[in-house]
Amino acid sequence: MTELSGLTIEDAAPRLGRNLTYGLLDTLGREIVTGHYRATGFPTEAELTKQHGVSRSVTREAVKMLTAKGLLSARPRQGTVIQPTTSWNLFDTDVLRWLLERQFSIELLRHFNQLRVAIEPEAAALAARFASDDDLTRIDEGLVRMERAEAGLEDTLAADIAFHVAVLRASRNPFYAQFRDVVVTALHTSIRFTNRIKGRTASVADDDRPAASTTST
Amino acid sequence: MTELSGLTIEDAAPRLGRNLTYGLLDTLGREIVTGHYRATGFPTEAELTKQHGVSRSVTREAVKMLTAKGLLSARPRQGTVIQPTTSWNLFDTDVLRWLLERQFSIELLRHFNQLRVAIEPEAAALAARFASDDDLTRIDEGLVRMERAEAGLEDTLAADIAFHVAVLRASRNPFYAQFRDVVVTALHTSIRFTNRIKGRTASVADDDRPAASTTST
DNA sequence: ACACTGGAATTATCATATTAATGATCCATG
DNA sequence: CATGGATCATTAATATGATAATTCCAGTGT
Repeated sequence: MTELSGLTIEDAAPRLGRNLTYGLLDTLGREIVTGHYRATGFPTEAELTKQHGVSRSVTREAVKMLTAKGLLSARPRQGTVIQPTTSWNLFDTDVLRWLLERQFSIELLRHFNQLRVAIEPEAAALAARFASDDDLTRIDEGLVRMERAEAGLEDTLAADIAFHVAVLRASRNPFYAQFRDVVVTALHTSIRFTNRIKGRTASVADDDRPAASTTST
Repeated sequence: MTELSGLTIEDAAPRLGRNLTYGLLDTLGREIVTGHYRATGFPTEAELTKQHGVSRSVTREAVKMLTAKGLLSARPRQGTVIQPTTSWNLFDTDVLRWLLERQFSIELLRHFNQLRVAIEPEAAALAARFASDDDLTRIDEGLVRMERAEAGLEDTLAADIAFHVAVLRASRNPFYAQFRDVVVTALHTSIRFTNRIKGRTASVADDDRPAASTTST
C-alpha cells in the first residue's frame, strides 16, 4: 500500500538495522520517547551492554549519538540520564520519527502543522524571489503530480510531499530547505500510522495560490 | 564587555573541553564546516587517532556524534566521508555555532533572519492564544528589560534574547520552543563576532507590536 | 564485454585494563 | 553539634589489542 518507490525519498529511509550500533540507537530512542525508563531511570553503561548483549563500544557509541541528539547526558558517577524533552532536537528526523510513531502523536502533529502554517507561505514568498529555473520546473512537476493524484492516477501523499519539498528547496534558504527532511518524515510517518488523515485534501486549494504566483514570475 | 552572566542562558554554553571526546568533536566540527578537508577528503579513523593523539574510542565516539548531527557518514572500506551541507542539521546548536563562527557567516545570518520573520510573528500569535500567566510574566519582564536597555541600564542583546525566548516559550508549541536555543546561539555568536550589528535597534519597534497585543489579552 | 572471485582497506565489534571525575561517607576538629 | 576535609565507591572516560564484517578494486576466466 501507498506505493512510494518511484520517489527520490528512499535515501531518507533510515536503515535501522544497518549495524548493531544503529539498531541499538533506534531501540533506545524509541524506549526513551515512550517513557520506558520513566520509573527506573536510564540504565548505566554496564547494564545496557548486559541487557542488549552487545559490547561496550556499541553501547557507548549509541549513547553518544543519543547525546548528540539531545536525549541523553552522561557524567561519571551520576550515570546516563534522560534530558528534559525541551532539549530534544525535534528537527532531527530520528527524534521526530520516534515521537510520531508512539501513541499520543496526534497533538504533536497538530503542533507541527502550526509550524508549517508559518513556514510554507514564507518559503513560497522566498521561492517567488529566488527560485532558479530548475526549482520552478520541480514545483511545476509537483503541481502536475498533485493534479494527477486528484484524478486518482498517483499517490496523493507522494505528490503532496514532492510539491512541498520543491517549494522549500526553491526558497534558496538553507534553514527552510532544512525542513525538507522534517516534512518528509512527518508526513511519511503520520500516514503510516493514521491512514485516515482528515483535512489534507482541503489544504490543496491553499497550496495552489502561492505556487501559481511563483511560477508566473 | 556585553555582560550576560545575569541570564538563565549559561546552561546553553557548550563546555567545549569537557573531555577529550567533546574537544575532538568541536575541533572536527569546525574543520569540516570551514572546508578544511575539501581537498584531501576526511581522514580515516586510524589517521584521526594518530593526528590528534587520542585513542580509537575517543575518535570513534566523536565521529559518531558528528554522524548523528548529519555532518559525516561512515562505511567500511569507503571510509568516513563528509555529507553534503543539505543534510547538516542546522538546528543543532553545535552545527549552527560552527557555521556562524567561521567567515562568510553574514549570509547565513541573513538567511536566519528570513526564518525569524516567519517564525516570530506566528509564535506571538500562538502565544496570544495559549500563553500561561507565567509566560505572560516572562514576556513582560522581557519588555521591561528592553526598555531599560534602551535607556542604557542593561545589555541590549541580553534583553533582546530574553524577550524573544519568552515569546517562543509562550507559544506552547514544542517546535517553536525548539528555536529557543537556536535563537540564543545565533544572536550570541553573531554579537561576539560582529560587535557592530546594524538594524537591530530598529527592529525593536516591530517586536513591540505583536507582544503588546499578546500581553493585552 | 561480462560475470565471478580473491584480496585489501576500512569500519564494526568484542574484550579487558586503566584512568579520571564526582557524589557519598566518615572522621577529626572546632 | 556543626563543619571542613580526607577517603572511598561508583561510573563514565580513555587506551589498547584482537577479530569480524563489509565492500571496493583488480584480476581472471569465459
